[in-house]
Amino acid sequence: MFKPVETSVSFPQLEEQILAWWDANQIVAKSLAAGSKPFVFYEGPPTANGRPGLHHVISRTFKDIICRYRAMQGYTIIGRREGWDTHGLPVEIEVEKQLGFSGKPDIETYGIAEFNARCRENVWEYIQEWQAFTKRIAYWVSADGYYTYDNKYIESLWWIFRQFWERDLLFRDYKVTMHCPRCGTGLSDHEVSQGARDDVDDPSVYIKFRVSGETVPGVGVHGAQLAESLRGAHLVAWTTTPWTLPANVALAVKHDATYVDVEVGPKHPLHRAYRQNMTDADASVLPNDRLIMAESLALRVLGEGYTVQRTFRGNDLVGLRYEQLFTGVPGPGDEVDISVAYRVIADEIVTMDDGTGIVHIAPAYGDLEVGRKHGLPTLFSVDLNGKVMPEFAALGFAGKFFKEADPDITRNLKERGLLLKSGRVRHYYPFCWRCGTPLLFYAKRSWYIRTTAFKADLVANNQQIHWVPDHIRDGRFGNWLENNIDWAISRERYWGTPLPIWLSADGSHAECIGSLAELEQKVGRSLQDLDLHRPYVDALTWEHPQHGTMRRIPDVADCWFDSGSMPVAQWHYPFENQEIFEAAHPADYICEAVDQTRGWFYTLHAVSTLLFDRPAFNNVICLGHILDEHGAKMSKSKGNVITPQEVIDQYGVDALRWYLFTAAPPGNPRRFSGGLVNESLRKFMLTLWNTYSFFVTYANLDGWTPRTAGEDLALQPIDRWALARLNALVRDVTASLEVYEVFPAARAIEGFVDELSNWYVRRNRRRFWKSEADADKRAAYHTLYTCLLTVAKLAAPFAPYLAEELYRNLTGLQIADGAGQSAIPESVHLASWPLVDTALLDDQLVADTEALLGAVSLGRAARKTAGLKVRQPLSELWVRASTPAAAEGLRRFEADLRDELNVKAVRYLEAGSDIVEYRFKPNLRLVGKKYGKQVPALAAALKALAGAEARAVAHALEAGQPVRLMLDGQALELRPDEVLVESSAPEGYAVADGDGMLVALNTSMTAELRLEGVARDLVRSVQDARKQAGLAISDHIALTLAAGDTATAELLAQTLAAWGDYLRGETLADRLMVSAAPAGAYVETVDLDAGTITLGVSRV
RNA sequence: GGGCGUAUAGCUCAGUUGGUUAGAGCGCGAUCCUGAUAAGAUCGAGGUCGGUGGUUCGAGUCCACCUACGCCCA
Repeated sequence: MFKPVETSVSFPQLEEQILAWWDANQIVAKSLAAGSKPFVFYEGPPTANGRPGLHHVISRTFKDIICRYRAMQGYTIIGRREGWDTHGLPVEIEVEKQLGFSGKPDIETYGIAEFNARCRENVWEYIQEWQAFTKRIAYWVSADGYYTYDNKYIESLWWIFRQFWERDLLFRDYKVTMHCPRCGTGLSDHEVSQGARDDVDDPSVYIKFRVSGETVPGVGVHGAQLAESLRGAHLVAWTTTPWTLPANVALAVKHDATYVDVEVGPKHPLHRAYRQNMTDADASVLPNDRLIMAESLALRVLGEGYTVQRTFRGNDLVGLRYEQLFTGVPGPGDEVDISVAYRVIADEIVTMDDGTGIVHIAPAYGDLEVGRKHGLPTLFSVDLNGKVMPEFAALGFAGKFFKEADPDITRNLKERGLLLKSGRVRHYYPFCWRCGTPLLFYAKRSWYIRTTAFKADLVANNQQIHWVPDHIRDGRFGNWLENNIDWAISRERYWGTPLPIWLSADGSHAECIGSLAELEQKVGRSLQDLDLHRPYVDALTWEHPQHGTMRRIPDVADCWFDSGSMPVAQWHYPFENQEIFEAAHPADYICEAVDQTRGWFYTLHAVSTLLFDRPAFNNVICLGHILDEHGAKMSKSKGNVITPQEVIDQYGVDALRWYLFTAAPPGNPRRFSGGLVNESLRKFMLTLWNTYSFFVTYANLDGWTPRTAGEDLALQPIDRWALARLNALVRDVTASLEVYEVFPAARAIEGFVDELSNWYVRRNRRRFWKSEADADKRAAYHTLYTCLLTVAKLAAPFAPYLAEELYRNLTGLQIADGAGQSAIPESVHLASWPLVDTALLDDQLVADTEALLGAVSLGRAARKTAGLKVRQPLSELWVRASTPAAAEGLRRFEADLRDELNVKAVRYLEAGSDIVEYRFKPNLRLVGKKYGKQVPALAAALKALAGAEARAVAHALEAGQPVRLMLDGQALELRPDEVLVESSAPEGYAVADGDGMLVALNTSMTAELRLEGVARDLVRSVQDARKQAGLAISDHIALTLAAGDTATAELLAQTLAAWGDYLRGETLADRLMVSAAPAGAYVETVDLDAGTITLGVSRV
């Protein structure tokens, strides 16, 4: 016997029980150990210093489902293990908050050793919660995980750095960072956004750069002539940061914008005369000023009163030289080529939104990328403390804080006649979130990985990756690779992988250490007890014979490098596990959210391409983000965060998982609410559960046992349909999962379960009820059992708990049998993925049933319009199917159609019958391409067919013959499949149509039909009364009936005469009398269409 | 500012290479069916398929521009 199944079920409770059973029987360990062929998975490591959220449920269930699917197919999943991202700024910030720190100086004072120790602890703050969560959502991974702070992990990273070093892929260059001059530290983007304000009052100055009349080499004759003609004119640029002007090295224009050379006369308020307080008389003899700026901005800058001398495009100005305003200072140790500076360049950064269309470029303070692109030198004027450098002492503003130097610089330019105009502006500017000091954009020395040298390989390897959704490959990810910039790898922080680079005191010699052994050799002692973190590695130095003391550079690695290197470092390759590393690269599958395109997806791809010239992963599901039910981001500050726990407690993990798989394609952003999970639960899980419960209830009553080997089955067409549909489902679900399309797979299962419950079970209830245990009944049981067990296996990767419960109970009989049944695994997750039984596939049968379901649906609609309930039998139903094939299908299931719609006969509308009119339409999908512009005329010609001619055409089409039409004097021949036939409703019938099908019910009523209708009404009422009286299904009864009036009494008498036996049989009424109810009977008075009748029911 | 994505019924979402009357579920209302079901069926609210233009015999679908939102980058 099966374990009895209640229809009411608490899934959260059920799941806890199964979880306990998994634990007790080590099912997870058995599953992880099983399999014979490798499938490689990479776990993208989360940082466990916060609570797991819903987005973690999504990524983990999508990781889990593919791993489970592959495991059921007999694969061993390599890399199905926890992984933890332990380094990085988020951890440091968290600890700084706990300690009440306000920046790097506090950390230094506190001590790096102690600080890092706290970071190490902080990572594990929520680890228990994470592990409990992982277990509860049934994300099956080995707890034998990898940790990025592990010495072995770091050693592998060092090995990678060393590989890059040897290939000259590591280099030092400037990088612009947001720098707080008071705290003396760089700030992360996150910190910058915390302190930025958009209403900052700053100077707004328009500066004149005098054209020298020369050009840089390589500019053509035309350019040289232009330069000569512009000699003495001024290029006008706009800035809100005058302090950056001494670091200016170029002016940028927009290549395709129009620029003008304008003149303003001495009376113009912006003429230099008015800037220098000259008298009118003196001024009036001065020549006009010539100014260059974008045409579209000239009026806004100058106001009225200027004359345009000539216009040219931005490109024409490129290469023009101008006179420098100040002399910038090269960075320490830098050799700069000043001859390439002070010229006009064209760059995309220039916009026509504000300013003059000419942008002042100071690479050191923000325009580094532009500078690099155009080969410009980087010059400084302000140091890291925010003070103007001593080199500017002669100008009087050396040592001033950079913001306070603004007025001095502006005044200096004004005195030199180089200030066009000045004012104030309110705009966006970042401040230090801790101390409120204005931040500097500052080019600092950083270490880079030369990824740009591999751009072509990065792009080519990306083409090998199967992305879901596919637009990511050439869209977001592809574009990112196309615009690749070198990877700035160093961070001036504490809790991270120390960069293994040691530099001599004079800066002229550097070494990269690739292993612990090598470091031991350098320092001449064992380092087995060394923690490979700051400050311990910083203390290790050695003497170089030529270059003196070698010290480690203070930087740590970008923590994205840690996680991007996990394919190598998780195995401590190449120091250990060479074999497993080789087998586990590249990954067959990874999955994370879309924000990882520039994060983990990229760093994995970059490290793998640079090291091995192959992708790191072959398939990737890229998830969209989860939003609240109003489409807003979930965030603590908005208070709209839904925790996984509350959802799981209420609905269970499977319902949540099922929702996530079926709600939307995984790449789409999704709105979330508990109600949606409840919908999944009711729609899918309860439907499946109730079907399962139905099966178990009746199988137990009958003492049914599964089919024995060799037993012949008396399968009915509907059984064959269910099995065909089931095998098509196996085929489709497998095909979808093979290409990592989880959403259609889950939807397909849902669709099948719906039809299994609402068609197969509903249609076959009587076969399960009937008392004789014959072959027909066994066929029904076999069919339903097979469907349920197979669905349990198909659903196992999606809803692991529910599937387990079904599987365990449904296979319990065989497992309990013991001997000879050991082939049946104890858990669905150790079972094999179902294979398609092609012998059972029958697409025609499935299509026929679809046609039948369509006809039933239309029939109900027709009844509805006529106001005739299904319980009332009708004489006939006319059907016109969309195609002759569909008509054939309907004929096969005519009995079901009659029964479902309660009609005595089904007739088919054919061309020969003249009770309807025919209409024709072109089958556009076929005809459109063929006839193009003639389509409207063609449609009109078909529409014009009527009467006998139309009937003849319909007849021809039915016989498979082509239709000939005259169109604009041309003869056309349309094949039967190129014409769609519709028929009008026959007169006097209740009609419904759709999808090319038409049904018409004959609504005329006969006395006989009426009596049968009354009989069925009575049966229904008595059954209801039995239920109300609390009788068991098998109880026999004595039934009394009493009519409320004479007309009803007459009708009742006639009904009983014709249908008495039917009534007795259906209701198990051993005695049936027309009389008042005896004492003690359950009595109910019902209003039927026939009239009022009082029922008396009592058990016998 | 740039890239990518999303926008379809009150809500959550489907919509295959452009094709005939744009679908499903939920919610609401009505009717019906039911001795597995917490279920199911039918109908209803008449969807400006975000907007504007274009290509086409034909556009929710392709193209351009715009708007809103999300992510990433600057």
